[in-house]
Amino acid sequence: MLPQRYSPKEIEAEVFKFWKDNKIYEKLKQREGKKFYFLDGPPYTTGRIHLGTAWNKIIKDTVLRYLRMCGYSPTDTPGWDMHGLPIEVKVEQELGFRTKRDIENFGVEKFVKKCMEYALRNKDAMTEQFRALAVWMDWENPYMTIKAEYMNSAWFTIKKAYEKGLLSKEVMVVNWCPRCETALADAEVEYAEREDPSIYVKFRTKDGRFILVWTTTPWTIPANMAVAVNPSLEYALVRAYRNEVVEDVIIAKDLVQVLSKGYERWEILEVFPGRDLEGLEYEHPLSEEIPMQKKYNHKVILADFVSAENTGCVHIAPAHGLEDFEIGKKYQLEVFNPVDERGYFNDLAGKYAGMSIREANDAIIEDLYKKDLLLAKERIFHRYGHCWRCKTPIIFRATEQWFIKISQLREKMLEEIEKVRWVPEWAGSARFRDWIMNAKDWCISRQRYWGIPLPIWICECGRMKIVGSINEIPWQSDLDLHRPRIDEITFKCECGKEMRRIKDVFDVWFDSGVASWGSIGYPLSEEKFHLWPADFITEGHDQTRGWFYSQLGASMICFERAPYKTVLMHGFTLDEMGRKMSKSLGNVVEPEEVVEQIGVDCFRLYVLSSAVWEDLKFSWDEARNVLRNMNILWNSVRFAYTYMSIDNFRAGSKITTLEDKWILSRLENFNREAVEAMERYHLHRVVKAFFDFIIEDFSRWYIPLIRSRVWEEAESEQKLSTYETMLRVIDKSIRIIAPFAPLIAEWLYQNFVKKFREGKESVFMESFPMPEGSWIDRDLKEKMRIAREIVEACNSARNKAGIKLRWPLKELIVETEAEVREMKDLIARMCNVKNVKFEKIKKEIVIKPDYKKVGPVLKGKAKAFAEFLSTLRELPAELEFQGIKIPKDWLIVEEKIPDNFVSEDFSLGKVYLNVEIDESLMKEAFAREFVRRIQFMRKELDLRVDEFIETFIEADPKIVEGWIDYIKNETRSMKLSFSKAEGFVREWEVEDLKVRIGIRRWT
RNA sequence: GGGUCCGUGGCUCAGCCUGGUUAGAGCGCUCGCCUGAUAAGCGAGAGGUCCGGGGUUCAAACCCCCGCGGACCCA
Repeated sequence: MLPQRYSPKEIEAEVFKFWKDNKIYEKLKQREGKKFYFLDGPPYTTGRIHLGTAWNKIIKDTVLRYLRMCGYSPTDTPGWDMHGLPIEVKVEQELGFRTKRDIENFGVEKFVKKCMEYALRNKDAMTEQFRALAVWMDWENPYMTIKAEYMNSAWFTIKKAYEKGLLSKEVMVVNWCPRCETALADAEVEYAEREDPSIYVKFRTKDGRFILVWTTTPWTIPANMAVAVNPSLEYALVRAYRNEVVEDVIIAKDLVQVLSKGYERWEILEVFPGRDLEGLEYEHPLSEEIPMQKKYNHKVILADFVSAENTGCVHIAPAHGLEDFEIGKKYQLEVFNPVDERGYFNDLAGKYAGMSIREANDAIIEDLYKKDLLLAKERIFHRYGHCWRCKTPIIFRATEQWFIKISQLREKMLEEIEKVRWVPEWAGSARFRDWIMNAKDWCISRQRYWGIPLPIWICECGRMKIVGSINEIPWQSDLDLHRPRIDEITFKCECGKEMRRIKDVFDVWFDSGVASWGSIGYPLSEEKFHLWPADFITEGHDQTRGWFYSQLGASMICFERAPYKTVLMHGFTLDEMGRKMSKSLGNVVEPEEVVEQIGVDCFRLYVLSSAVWEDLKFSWDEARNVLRNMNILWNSVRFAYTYMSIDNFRAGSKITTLEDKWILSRLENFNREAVEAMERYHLHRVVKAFFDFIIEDFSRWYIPLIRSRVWEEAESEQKLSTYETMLRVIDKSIRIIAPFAPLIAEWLYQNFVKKFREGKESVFMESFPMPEGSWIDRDLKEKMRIAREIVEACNSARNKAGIKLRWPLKELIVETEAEVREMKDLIARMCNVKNVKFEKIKKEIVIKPDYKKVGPVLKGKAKAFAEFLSTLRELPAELEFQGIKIPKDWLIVEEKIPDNFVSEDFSLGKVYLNVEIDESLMKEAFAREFVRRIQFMRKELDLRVDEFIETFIEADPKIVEGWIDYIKNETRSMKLSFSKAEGFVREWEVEDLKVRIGIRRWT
């Protein structure tokens, strides 16, 4: 017997054990199959998985299981992304470090070792979490970015870049984290709302006027080298008054209103295009505080990027802004950089030397104010970039870094992504395309410790060696290839001196970028390279600028083609309100919590039930609802199991009845939908179709239809047909849903399917069902749909009349054009009526005058007219009354259905239910009422379904005259006496009749 | 300022790609029903300008355009 309730925990534990004891995964892995290169996007080893990572792996596992059932042997190597700042920052925190100097003092070797241990520990913890979600991947043999063979792939790639002239060292303005003291890639910058000063500063021109600039970063003013204006924008020279002071100010003409921030009134003296200002010289506003600035000549320059915002005059500091840097190059401005790697002013900064940029902000504003160069000082809320790990506001800083010249690859990249299949389509054609169009050169160097070392050795003489393989280095452990040991390796230069490695490590995004060959060990081993490129990858939409991109870039360098063929982009997990889950909001839902409540399968089905590419707003109600639905599946299987096992059914019977053919037609239809959806990776459609089929078609309709049949004692052809049908339905359904809900599928396969037919060792050794179109019968489907509507209409009519379904009725008349005579018996059975007729009911017509219209014309004759109408039995084509032609709209025609009938509409007609209950129907009704109550009592006594009893009813046997055998039969009563109740006794109220019923086990 | 996606009862979501019955589920409320698969389930009531506007079409939640609101990304 199947357990009474679906309790995921027990079932799942049982299946996990079964898989383990019987090494099912290992056995599957040994099967030969069609090749398929699935590539796991390596999660970062943070130590704990969250809903998003769980969702991600569940999608992957579902696809992998599906592929295996379709005869593939997909690669299923999980990956781990283990280098980089996030871990460094965590380890720093554990050790209580604040700066890089702390790390140097502690010892880089010890620090790196700590990082490695931390990453490995986290990897193990996360592996267990993924395993618990029934994710079947090769957990024993993952690929790890810290492994020598993997790092080798990165070196190989950088060497390729070098050979193709795509690697360069350049002074460039980069995103810089002053806490981590390193450059950051664009992808590592996180934008968040932040409050900053917003100041308007007057720069005094050498001819005694002022040019007005605006900035939110006062600390960049010490590095100011120029002011940019737009050549084609109109500017105005304005005479402005304030207190006793009169000043001439230059500002964009349309923005003069800004002057109200510091002047009482003003008048425009002159209007001219921006280009007229080119070369206008001005004094650096802090030249007294910063002596170095006196050496430079400050001028107005022209730049198209200047827009009519704020003042229309932009302060340019080539060391602190990308656009500033670019325009600075054009005008050959000095890159004056007084800010060090920690975000402190150095000696170049004169008065501000030694201050942090944040401190300097205030000091600079103060100084500008004192010098009467500050027009206005406000605060502004705006989005500003932050370090993705430590959340420190980033700064822009000119430094020397290593770059991959992505801009040279852009066109080819755009071509390549056209060849990739994107799900959804817009993920590639719009979103990713857009990102690539704006792609800048990729800064790959980081001034940190825990990462793949850049394999670049340089000699004083300027010669450079790029090492493309770790085999060029003597090494024994993975640690040897990390800092600081790798830094000890030197090469002899042609010039006779030593070549030393530059201290930088790779941007961690470069690590995962090489995954499509790194994970298969290429080029150290070529054995698996024939698989490349990856057939399928799937990640969240944040990876558009992350892994989708880093992989494409790295692959273009090495192979000049996209490293993946199909990309499925999924969404983010949010809370029910659509907000990000975060510790500070306290809205984080842990995967374990969900599993604890609803089990692994339901969790999987829940996350797979909405469109993958959309964000998933996690809802407990929705998640629990999946459990409810699965319970319906469980109950349905339990129903089938109960009778099929009592009758020792074995597969192989003929399908004979209409109902069976119908549900099998629906089954094939569901199967077809599932296959079509899987081909497009529309996983949610499979889940929807599954529940729709199981709940709507199988549980709610099919089972009630055939319920009475399984209760028959004899081995009827019909009963066997039903068993065969139910086996087929459940067998196929669970194979279809197995990739999604693997645990219950396996359990039902072992405990249901294999009881009735021969099977494989595991459901995952079966093949994914293919639809058999020959079963699909559209005509039958349509007829059944109408029949169901008729039954529902009839039940609705019963509801109106207040008659329970248990009470049999005489007849149901169906008025419809639809041809559903075939369904007559089925409808009669489901409606509990003795007869179903398809005909037009004889309705009486009552014709009344519409007094509103008739009255004013006929006046006094209206009453006689009404009487005349009441004699009519049908509506004549033309009507005359006392010589007056009566238009049709003067009449109200009402249909009167015969007494005893209740009607109800359905889409293709009407049903009329005869609700008259005569004495013989009454007897049957009472018999059924008794049966129902005896059954209830049997259940209370916990009797086996097939156990016999003896029954006592304290009532006059006449009320169930003719139905005694029926009662005995239905309740398995060997003896039925209408006498004092004995055994287990209960008092019941049947309609108005109080009756005591007793039952006892027959021995 | 630009790009992408989203907007469907009070809430969570299907449906949109491929236009075609009366726009569906679930949660919650009220009333009823059914039950030897039922700690379950079913039905009815109530609740919808399918974000707004325009267009294409015999026909638009669905396709196109313009707005509005939200999210993400970029500047």
